[in-house]
Amino acid sequence: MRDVAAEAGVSFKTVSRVVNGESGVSTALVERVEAAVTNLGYRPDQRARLLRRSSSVPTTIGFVLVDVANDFFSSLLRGIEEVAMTRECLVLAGSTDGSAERERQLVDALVERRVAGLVVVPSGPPNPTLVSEIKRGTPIVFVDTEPELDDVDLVRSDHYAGAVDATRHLLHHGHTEIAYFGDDLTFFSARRRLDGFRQTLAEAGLPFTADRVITGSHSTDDWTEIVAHHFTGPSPPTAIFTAQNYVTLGAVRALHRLGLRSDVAHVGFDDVDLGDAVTPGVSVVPQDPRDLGRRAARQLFKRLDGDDGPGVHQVIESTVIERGSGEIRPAEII
Amino acid sequence: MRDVAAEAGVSFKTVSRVVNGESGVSTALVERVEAAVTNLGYRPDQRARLLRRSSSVPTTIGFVLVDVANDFFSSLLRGIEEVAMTRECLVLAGSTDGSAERERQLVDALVERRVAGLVVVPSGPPNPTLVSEIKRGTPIVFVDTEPELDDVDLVRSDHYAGAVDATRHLLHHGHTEIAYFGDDLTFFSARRRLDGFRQTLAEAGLPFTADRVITGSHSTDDWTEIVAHHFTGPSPPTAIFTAQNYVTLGAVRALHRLGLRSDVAHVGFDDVDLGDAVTPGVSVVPQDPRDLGRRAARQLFKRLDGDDGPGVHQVIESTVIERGSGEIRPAEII
DNA sequence: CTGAAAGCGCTTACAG
DNA sequence: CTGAAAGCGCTTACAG
Repeated sequence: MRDVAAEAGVSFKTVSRVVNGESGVSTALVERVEAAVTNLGYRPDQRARLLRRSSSVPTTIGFVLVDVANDFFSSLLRGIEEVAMTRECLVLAGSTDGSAERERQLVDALVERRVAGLVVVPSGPPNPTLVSEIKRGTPIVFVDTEPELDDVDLVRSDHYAGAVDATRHLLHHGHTEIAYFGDDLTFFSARRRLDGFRQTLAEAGLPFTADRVITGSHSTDDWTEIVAHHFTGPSPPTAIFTAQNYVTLGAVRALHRLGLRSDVAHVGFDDVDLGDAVTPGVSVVPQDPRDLGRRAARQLFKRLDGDDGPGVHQVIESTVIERGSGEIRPAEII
Repeated sequence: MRDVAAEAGVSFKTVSRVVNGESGVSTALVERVEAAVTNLGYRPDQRARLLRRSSSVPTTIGFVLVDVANDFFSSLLRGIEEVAMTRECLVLAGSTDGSAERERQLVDALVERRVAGLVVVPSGPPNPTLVSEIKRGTPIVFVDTEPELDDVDLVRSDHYAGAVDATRHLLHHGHTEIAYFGDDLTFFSARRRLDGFRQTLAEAGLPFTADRVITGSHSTDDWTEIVAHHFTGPSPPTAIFTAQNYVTLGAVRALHRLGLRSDVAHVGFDDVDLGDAVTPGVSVVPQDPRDLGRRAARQLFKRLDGDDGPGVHQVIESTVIERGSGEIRPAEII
């Protein structure tokens, strides 16, 4: 800014005015300053600017997610970005891999950069820095969880209802031997999906067998092996519910390799690419992560715009899309 | 910081020392300050800190990409993040959707936030702000392009060689009627892939027919329709080369709906989820975007660590993975 | 071992 | 219409 002022032969205050498009500068000076700006490739330092500024227009929001390489989260991010872009705001995102320690570091790093607000997909119980930031008044929107905190903003799919629908779907098609493969139970969403599965079995008067439930945080490749292993053991199930996208991908692969895709009923939570191009198609309870992201960001900006009403909970329902795999009957394999 | 100093009954300089873990503070004071810090939930303002600091350890790097919802870019981002994390550095990323205007805005926004360095997947010719930033000494690593600039760092797949391999693969299986579906030619990668296709046809003495080449920036859904439309027209090709992941997904869907997957040879550029679980499997020239991201980030940090050697070009080779779809012969359909 | 001063690059009042 | 002063939250020299 100093250099620009020197180049244009004005005080640096005048440069500030021009850069901020303030009125009350003679057009002659404006031109000279603008010429100097382009000449020197000057870009105002937003950090310094925000340091003094009181009426802080948000310039950066933070997003704490589990794994940006996972389609679900990258679409969520895109939805947030889409809304943030209309406000000329950038999104500073980071993956936790479900580690509470990493989540803590990430939230700290984001707070230290004074992001205007946060969207958080927690990996476990509420993190201390997050709680103290809420108290301090930083707007935070939670996604895909039900934090043990009062009066917070929240956007999530109805994991429980979706899992109930998926399980009923399999029951209605005559299955009683249903295995559950799902994400690590440190995640709220994973717990709720398993709850839905368990409750639905109970209502149907079916036993809940521990060795028919496999959970953990794994890659698609790992899930491929886990599912394949399950089906090469004794008394394999006639149906499976895969409660997350990586699990679904792994299961489809495993069953495909074993030549069992037409013999085992299968419903997944989350849609997957080419889910409608395999044979049979993969029946799923889809989510619309991009929409979830948009909703979360819109709610966050409402808060940044001054809305201080009570916490808003947005819970999105979803039901099974029939594509073939979920409609296979056990009769067909006996 | 003021409040912490008051709470601990010391000068704010002492707080600064404790927060930065500097030696030469009595343990009594350290304890008092640390207590005040946790009490008040104090987090130092990194922006203010960096303003004065000279020996700037990088805390944030920027990443300009095309679309974070696309698997290729989100994996790239994850690779960058993975390396950045080891340096306690955050990644500020944004999608351009291939718009030069949006790219300009994004680069400006990143520069204004004084990111330590940039990884950029350009959507077209070099952008002015980027060029002036390079001159100013900001380290920049380009991905997936060949910028018209001297002495830059670059990481990319060998788009040309990959496309040649894919096209030869189809030629070797007896095809002469090959259609090309690919991304918009504003992208360097798209142009190189088309070049590879065209050259290989020419070497084989085959004509290059304009209506057998369809390019553009589209969603998977759009590509599904475009490819389906192509195959319902007169004299459809016996083979297709889909030069990007969304195109490949759309083509697999379209052919699946038309019941033509076993009748049309198909090779794609980029791997896709479930590409090995459809029937036949999708033959592809894969890329490893996460690895590209890691390489780009490593090179960027080398520069940030002071390496000022000449620009490094890393070009990664890849060849066809045979899964079935690429090995279909035209004889089989006549 | 601790603190008062000056400065990072800007903006916000306040003068001329 | 333009500028000199004070301050944002911190760090970097320099004193005590």
